[in-house]
Amino acid sequence: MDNLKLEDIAKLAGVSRSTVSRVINSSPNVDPATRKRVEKIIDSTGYHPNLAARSLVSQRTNIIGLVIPKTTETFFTDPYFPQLTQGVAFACNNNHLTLSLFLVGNEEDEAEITPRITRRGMLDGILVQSSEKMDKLFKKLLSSSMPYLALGRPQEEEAVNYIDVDNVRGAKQAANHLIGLGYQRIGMITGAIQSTAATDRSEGFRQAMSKAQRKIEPGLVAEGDFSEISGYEAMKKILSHRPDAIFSQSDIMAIGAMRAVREAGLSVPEDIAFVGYDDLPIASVSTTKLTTIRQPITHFGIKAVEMLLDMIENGTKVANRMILGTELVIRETCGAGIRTTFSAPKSEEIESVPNSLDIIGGTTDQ
Amino acid sequence: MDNLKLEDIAKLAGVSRSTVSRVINSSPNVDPATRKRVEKIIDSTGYHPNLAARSLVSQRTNIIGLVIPKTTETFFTDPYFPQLTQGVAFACNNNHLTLSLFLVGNEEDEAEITPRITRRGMLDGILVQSSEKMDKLFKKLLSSSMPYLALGRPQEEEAVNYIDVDNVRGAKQAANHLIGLGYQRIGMITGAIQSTAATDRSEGFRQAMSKAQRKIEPGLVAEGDFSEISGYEAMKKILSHRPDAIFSQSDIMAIGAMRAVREAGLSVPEDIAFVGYDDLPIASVSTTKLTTIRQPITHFGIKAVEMLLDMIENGTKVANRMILGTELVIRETCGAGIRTTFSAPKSEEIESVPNSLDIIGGTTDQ
DNA sequence: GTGAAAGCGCTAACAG
DNA sequence: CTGTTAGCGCTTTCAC
Repeated sequence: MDNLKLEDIAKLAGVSRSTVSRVINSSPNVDPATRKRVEKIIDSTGYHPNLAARSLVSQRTNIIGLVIPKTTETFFTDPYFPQLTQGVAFACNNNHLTLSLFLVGNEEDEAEITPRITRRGMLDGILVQSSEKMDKLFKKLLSSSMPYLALGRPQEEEAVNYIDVDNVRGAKQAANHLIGLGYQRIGMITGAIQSTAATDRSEGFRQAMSKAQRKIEPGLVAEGDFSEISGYEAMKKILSHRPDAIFSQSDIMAIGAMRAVREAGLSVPEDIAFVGYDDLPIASVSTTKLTTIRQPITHFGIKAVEMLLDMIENGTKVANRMILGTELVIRETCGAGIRTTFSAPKSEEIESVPNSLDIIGGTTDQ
Repeated sequence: MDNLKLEDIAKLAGVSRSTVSRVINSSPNVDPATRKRVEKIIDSTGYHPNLAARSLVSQRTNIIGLVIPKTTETFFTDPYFPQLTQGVAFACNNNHLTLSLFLVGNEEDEAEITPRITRRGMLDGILVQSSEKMDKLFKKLLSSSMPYLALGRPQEEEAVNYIDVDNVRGAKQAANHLIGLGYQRIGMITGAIQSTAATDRSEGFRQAMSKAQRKIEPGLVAEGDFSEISGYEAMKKILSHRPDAIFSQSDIMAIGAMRAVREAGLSVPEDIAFVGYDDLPIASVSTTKLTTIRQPITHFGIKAVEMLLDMIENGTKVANRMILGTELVIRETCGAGIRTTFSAPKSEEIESVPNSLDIIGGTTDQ
């Protein structure tokens, strides 16, 4: 018994369709007695309005899309995206929204998916993970009336609303921590340089080093792509230049890099110290606990949904951006506990901005 | 310019709505010349049919739901679900389907989501990850006309279509491998015993041991919940009973368990050998490469979508089940390379059934 | 406070 | 091969 329509309920309750509709949409202009009677029938029949019909007239589906370019196989290799997805899904649940997930792996996927996404009558708005691969989609979106929000600063900023984490500042926190601990040969493993996250983190690292009057030795910097294996390989290149500390732009790469260090017969943090980036769950349970920059990933997803919802409901047209803060989480790999030159904070101690600080319209300097 | 309707295109092309509709739905009964003309206008205007309207009349949305109970925070801690999600998403792309993701974390989520899911006009069908937590949803689904498929054998099998991996057999492969290598004190770390995957794997382990005339010492078996930390803790309990080999029901737990082993000053596989389960990407890059049972997770997602699609399109009513095979992947942690009692296969060698073997209607015995 | 009527944008008989 | 017509199931003026 589940193909009831509004009309059936109306008949059963002895009222008109309109009244039932009013009850369902909790319009105030309904006699309490009538309302009760109708509600009882709705309950007992298990009636639910047909969403397609409702969407057609209301021009709202209450579905939002999340588009993630899963270049190579990184969607499940790097826990970042699952965590982001979870944050977004959580926020959707809390806002009576349904989440549609679009994993686009290649050009064909993008071509297949783009029209489905921008088509009306399907999505109320879209969250798109920034990526150099999503150019076409962004362009298409820009010329459509579909509300959308970029996750992470996009390559081309103009007229695109976005939400991001303060990557420059996060990298500064990492570098400053290592500098403060007295390390002399600090290296860096970067993410894929096409990504703005990687360029911003590199920029922050450079700024911190230069402010501390430190030169960056080219041999101490190597490029990865955020994956474990790329961290491993990058570290192998750097190793011969004798670093005493490494800032890795992702935890996963740090894990790969530490694997290379151990294979070379060296140890962490005694021979080489590490600071990662992300604070993924794995960071706190790995053999040597990772000092890292915590990103509020889940919170990021929640804020993103709220921001998009605001755009959908209020038709916001101005270019908005929201930048979330980061925290330094001190554990073991940075060697803070064993460096005498440093007044070591306790393990698991957290430095810096509160977890949920939102900086709208710009970043603050550390 | 993107709120065009069918009628606008019709006017522009000098034909009726129906003709435009026929062109869009590639009906054969259209004059080639007319078709070309209409297509050109559609292209140049960038028109796309409104999906809500189409769904309302066709009773199809081309959206399927994927429901995952993300008890605790396991969605992003255990890479299993991301990988499954990716497989499902991939299959959706290939079938012109949109995927809606429902992460249900608690009772409120379930209450919130259930009516949205079973409502008509939203989803064509549903994939539900089996879990003891999903009882209510399954019940609701059973009494609705919504096509759905359980991912993994559900607690209550009656009248529920499901797809699963051959857990009993996979566990047998693991146990037999350890037995064949000559280990004498073989232990097991189980997943959460409420899950059918865990009970099936335990069953397979027991069968293999008993067939080999081996007793299972109670102290050598401990319960985990598929998480890293639970593997770590389970191993600590088992350690005092001096096992020489462990079958861990998930790779992630094996990683936690090996951490406990190393902390105790022992080494893998010299002191304690390991066989995991899942063959997650992390298994092949961890410090000591994990021998494990490979599940065709991505393939599983693809098959699930195909099966659901079949149910949707052909209204299949009979109880169908599909059971996918597993493979033993031999790497380093089982000690095959260092045991002289065993004619060791080469590293990375794979034993057993082909990757994509589908067994419909039952399982074969090893 | 309630009902009648119009219409959201599309598909699908049914004529012609 | 093409146009006309009748809905799909709901929300929403507009009267009463």
